Amino acid sequence: MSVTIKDIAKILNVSYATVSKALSDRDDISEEMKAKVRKVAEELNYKPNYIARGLVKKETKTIGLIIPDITNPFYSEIAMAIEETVNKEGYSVFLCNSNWKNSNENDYINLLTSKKVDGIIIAPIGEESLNLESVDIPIVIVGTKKSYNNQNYVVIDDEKGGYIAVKHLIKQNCKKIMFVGGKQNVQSNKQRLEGYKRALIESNYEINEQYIRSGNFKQESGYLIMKKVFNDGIIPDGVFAGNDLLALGVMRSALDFGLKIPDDIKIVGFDDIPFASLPEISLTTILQPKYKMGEHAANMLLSKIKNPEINCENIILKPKLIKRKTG
Amino acid sequence: MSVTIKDIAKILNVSYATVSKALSDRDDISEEMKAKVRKVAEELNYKPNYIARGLVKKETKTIGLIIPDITNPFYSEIAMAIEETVNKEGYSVFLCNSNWKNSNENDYINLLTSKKVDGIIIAPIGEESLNLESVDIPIVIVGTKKSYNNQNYVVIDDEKGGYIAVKHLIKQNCKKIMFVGGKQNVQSNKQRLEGYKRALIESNYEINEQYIRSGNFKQESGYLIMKKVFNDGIIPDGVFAGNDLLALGVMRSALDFGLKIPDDIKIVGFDDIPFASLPEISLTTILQPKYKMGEHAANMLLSKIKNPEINCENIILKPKLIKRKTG
DNA sequence: ATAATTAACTTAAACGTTTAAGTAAAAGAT
DNA sequence: ATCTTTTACTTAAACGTTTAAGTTAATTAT
Repeated sequence: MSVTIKDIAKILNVSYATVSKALSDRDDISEEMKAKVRKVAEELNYKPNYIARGLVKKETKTIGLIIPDITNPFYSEIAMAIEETVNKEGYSVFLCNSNWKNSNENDYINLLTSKKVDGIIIAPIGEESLNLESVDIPIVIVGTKKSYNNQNYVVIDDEKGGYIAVKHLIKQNCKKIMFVGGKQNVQSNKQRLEGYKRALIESNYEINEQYIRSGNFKQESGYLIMKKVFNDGIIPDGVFAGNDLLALGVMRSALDFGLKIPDDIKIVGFDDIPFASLPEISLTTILQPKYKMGEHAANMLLSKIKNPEINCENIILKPKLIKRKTG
Repeated sequence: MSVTIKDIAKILNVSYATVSKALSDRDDISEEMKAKVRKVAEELNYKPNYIARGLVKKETKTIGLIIPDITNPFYSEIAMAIEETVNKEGYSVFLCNSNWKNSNENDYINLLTSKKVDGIIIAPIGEESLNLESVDIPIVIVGTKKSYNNQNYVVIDDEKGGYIAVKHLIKQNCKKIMFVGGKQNVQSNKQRLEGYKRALIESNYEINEQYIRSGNFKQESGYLIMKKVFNDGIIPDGVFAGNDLLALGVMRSALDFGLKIPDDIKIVGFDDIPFASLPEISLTTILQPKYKMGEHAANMLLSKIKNPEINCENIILKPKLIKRKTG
């Protein structure tokens, strides 16, 4: 079908070892021979078969990226950073959407090991049942510092982020502060909730379980949660949302209910996705350096691939409050 | 290193052909043998090597996806649709960001052919120099109907979308209607501009080259273009933006300049990305059925992979005006 | 002039599968 | 009782590379 090293060898009447070595510029091949080989390769439009190469070299120059949802700006920016970073070193990335389902995460891990990727970066949804024990390829976790089989991770300090957010609301004189989170079992979500609680306790606020709600990390979820809250007759004056998407939903719901932001209710999100900075939104939020996170994760993985023996330091990036108009 | 079919064969004292066939449930292997093989495979935690399989079967169950920017909600939703659709059939997808650079597109195409993908879906940035002639794997183009070597495509009718958008502005009584586009050489952008012109001509408006601007498809670009426009003393009462990101930039610039939307200036975008529907944004726009486009493209590619001989019909989806508050 | 070295190849095995073709024993047909 | 068919395997080649080890001829050293 497609042209191989053997075709080139046949034309030049040399062994295919010669062709292989000529193409990879080894120094036991004469310059004339290299020139001849390159010329024929060019003429035949030869493209090396990396599958065959992968089989003998036992590396595919490919990594897997497992994320919950590429449609979420937080993950798409991380994905972008990872792809750009590893591509510079000649690696490709398999995009895998777990769709917030742990079973998909495990399925993808099996698939990726069968496809012989050189490493995996995963942003776990956070369930216990993520199984990394039997995986013998380098792995980097991004977005949660929950320990999965002692793998290295790149995160921001979620607890501190939650703490900063809620401290800010308290300083703005909010009295009834809600937490509208994503999936309960997601580690980063738990950590943000911990920060929420610590801030409240530190300021002698009461922890009211009525004020702690969870859904998933989508806009619609924030909208529905708050709709229900308002219908239940609860009207908070401050909301710390588990991410910006949720915060947007919360905003929409609050506006629908007739509340003024930030006069009646202040809202702080988490992530700082691109749209948060739009003047029409102007969402006060906790910045995650998403691109940096992806870059760090990618570089960490590459280093693990190249030097499996040396072990890396985990990376914990600092969250930062971005004050805008919603709180 | 990792356990192979040979390890299983050695333990059971059978040939590795037997093991291979037992695992793929072929009918010339007895049920007892299959059971034994499966048991040992399980015990050893055997994972098939798809690289080796790929070499002999000449299929990798992998496709490549080349898009300009995964961070752009338009592309991330298409990517999501594609990944989900092909994953159901056991295919994985290589994510490739061309970053709006044609040279990257061509580099990725070479890389993907070397990685022996079974097919490629590409959302071309639209330059002539995209070279698909020598590629002998199935290809589907998404997002532009510009003909690249007669490959099949999935698009929406961009010209009609532009036409509808501008007709709408005219009906809203706009007199000075601008077009703020993305990269000039991008085919879909050109088409939208064509629609803009047709609508104007049809209504006896003059085509003013001063009113036609282009940048790239990012928010910042729309912002900067309009800033310059306002500084030049041009104050349009209607803007058709080449995509929603640009429209958002235009909005921001107009607000900065002190204009009221939609009273002083009406704005229509293109794409209908998720954020366009936020009440705070409420952008009037032309809907592209992004998920559907991705799904169609994926299914078309799968069908081409399975039946290379039968040729598909191109798919042209209809654009639709979504009227919101900006115009 | 001969031995040692170097340059430029070739040979052949390996990577982990799949599969067409072959084989021997058991089962069924006449 | 013999021939045919079926069952359940095994053999061996193939997929397209890479690479360690081997070979031969040319070059350099003594």
